[in-house]
Amino acid sequence: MCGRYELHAHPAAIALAFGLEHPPQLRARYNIAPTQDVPVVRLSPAGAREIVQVRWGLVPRWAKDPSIGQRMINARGETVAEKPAFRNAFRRHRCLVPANGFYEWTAGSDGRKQPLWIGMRDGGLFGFAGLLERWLDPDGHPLDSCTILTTQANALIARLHDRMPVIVAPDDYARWLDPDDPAPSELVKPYDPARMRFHPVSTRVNSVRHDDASCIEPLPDADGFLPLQGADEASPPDDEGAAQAPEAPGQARLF
DNA sequence: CCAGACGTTGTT
DNA sequence: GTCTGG
DNA sequence: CCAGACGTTGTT
DNA sequence: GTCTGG
Repeated sequence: MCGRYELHAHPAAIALAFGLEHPPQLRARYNIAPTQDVPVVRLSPAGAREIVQVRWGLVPRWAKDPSIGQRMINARGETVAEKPAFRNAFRRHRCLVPANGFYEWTAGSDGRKQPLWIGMRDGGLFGFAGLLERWLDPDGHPLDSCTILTTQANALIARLHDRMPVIVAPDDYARWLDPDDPAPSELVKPYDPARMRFHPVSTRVNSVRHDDASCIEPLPDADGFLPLQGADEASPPDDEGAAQAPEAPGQARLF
C-alpha cells in the first residue's frame, strides 16, 4: 500500500501549502519509488518548517544493516506507537511527505495489473503522515530515512484495497509535526473520501525509469476494466472515478 | 541467562 | 536499543 | 510498489 | 521463488 507516488507542484505552491519559510529546490517528480531520496517537511531545531531530503524506507536506529529499510516503506498506523522499529520515531520524529498523488495497482477483469493514479479531486497538494529516523553507520555517518503510515481504506479506496496511506488534513499539520503533541494517534485515520478521486494510468508508471507527466495522465481507453471484487455490470459507468463516497455495496464498475 | 527478532503488503 | 521466546 | 537479477571460471 | 535496486 502506497509504494509509489508523485509530486509535481511548483516549489512556491509547496511552500504555501506547508507553511515553509522558503520555496524548496525541487524538480517535478512523477514516479517516486522506495529507496529513493524524497523531500519531507519537518520542524527545524529552531521550530520552523523545513524540507529535508531523506531515503524512503525507514532504517531503525538499531539496524546493523541499512538494507532493512527496503521493507520499512510503510508502517501500520494501528501499531506504530508500540512497534520497536517505529515507536521512537512516532513519538518524537513525525514528518509530512508532500504529494500530488499516489499509485495503486489493481487486478483488472483480465487479471492484468492496472495502475491507478489517486489524489485530490482538485489535483492539489496533500501530506502523507510520515516518520523520520536517523541511523548511524559504523563510522558515525548519519543516514536519515522515512516511512509512510497506512490505515484502513476510506469508502473510495475500499473499492480498490483494504488499506490506504494516512493523509493529514492541513488543519492538523501543526499537531502532526509537534513532538510534544499528547495524542498524535488521533490524526491517524482515513482521509475524507469526498475530497479524493482516481483514474487508470498507463503501465509506463510500472518502471521507475519513466518519470514524466505521462505517468499521471488518465488512460482514455480503460473501459472493460473492473475490480476483481465488487464488480457489477448492471450499473452504468460513472465519470472517471470521481468520488461518490460511501455508495452502496454491489455498485458499479470502476470506470 | 542468551538468542533472535524488530515490518508491511498481497496472494495462495 | 529493547522485547520476546526458550 | 514493480522490474530485474539470480553465477563462476577462465579467456579475450 | 526470492531478493535487490530504483
